[in-house]
Amino acid sequence: MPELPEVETIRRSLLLHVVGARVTGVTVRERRLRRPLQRDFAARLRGRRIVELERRGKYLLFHLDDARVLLVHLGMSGSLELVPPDRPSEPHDHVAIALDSGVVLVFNDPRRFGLMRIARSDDLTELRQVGRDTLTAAPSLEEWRALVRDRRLPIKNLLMDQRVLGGVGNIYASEMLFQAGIRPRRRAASLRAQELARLSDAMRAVLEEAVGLGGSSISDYRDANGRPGTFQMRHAVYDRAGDPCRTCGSTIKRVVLSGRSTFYCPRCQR
DNA sequence: CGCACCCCCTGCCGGC
DNA sequence: TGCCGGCAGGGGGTGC
Repeated sequence: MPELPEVETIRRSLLLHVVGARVTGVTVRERRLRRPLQRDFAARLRGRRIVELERRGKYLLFHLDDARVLLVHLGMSGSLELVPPDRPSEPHDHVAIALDSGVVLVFNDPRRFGLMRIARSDDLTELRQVGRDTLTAAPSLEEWRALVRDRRLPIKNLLMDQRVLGGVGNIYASEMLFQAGIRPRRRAASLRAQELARLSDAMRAVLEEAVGLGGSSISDYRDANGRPGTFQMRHAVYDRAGDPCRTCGSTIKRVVLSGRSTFYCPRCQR
């Protein structure tokens, strides 16, 4: 489900109730996530204070007061929600973390592709695979040239490679490439400096607008307070196959790249 | 080594 | 109406 704008929206909606709060109780209902939840997960969390909430790419890092981090990834269908202590649990509520701020933080994930893990802050192996954050540390034009050099893969695949850039997923890769006027299948190394500059601008513009609108609610994405995002209204190409391009009227096309649906306007993108 | 493919899992939707 | 195939915002492993 969530890409960078959705994860950032969730982070912001959590800050007020989570940072500075102490964990008073942990309920684990399902340990089988992307990797099995640690056996001592609840014990490591109970009694800890959350001192900071950070995002890197699509990962959320709940920094604890014992130099450890609760690392959370939402996968395709994961969500975090703040609920009252007396709310009954719902299907796929796998972990509930009660806080002394008076709310319960619930991790729900039907497909269980998500991840929760507690680790020392110097032992976040998952993050070693995550490149620079696309919103807060976007590459300069010069760095872009280095990133695409000798890379023959489609530019869309490069954008979605979390080792290169943290945070871009399937929706926003298509949207950014539309905004930049570049076809998703273009080989990365074939992009000219001017195109890289356009792409760099488009990435920032798309992500900032999406964060401003609270992300994209394609099916059931909500922030931690249950509010949907509205960026899906602005999608120029994603999930619009067969519809007219809002810029030129051409029919939006769908192709499959590395098994993922990819959308573009054959006239606006070259 | 770089890249494409398959798998993990559940839910939903359209077609028959 | 009900079943079935296909598809879904992610990432990791494998094999070419």
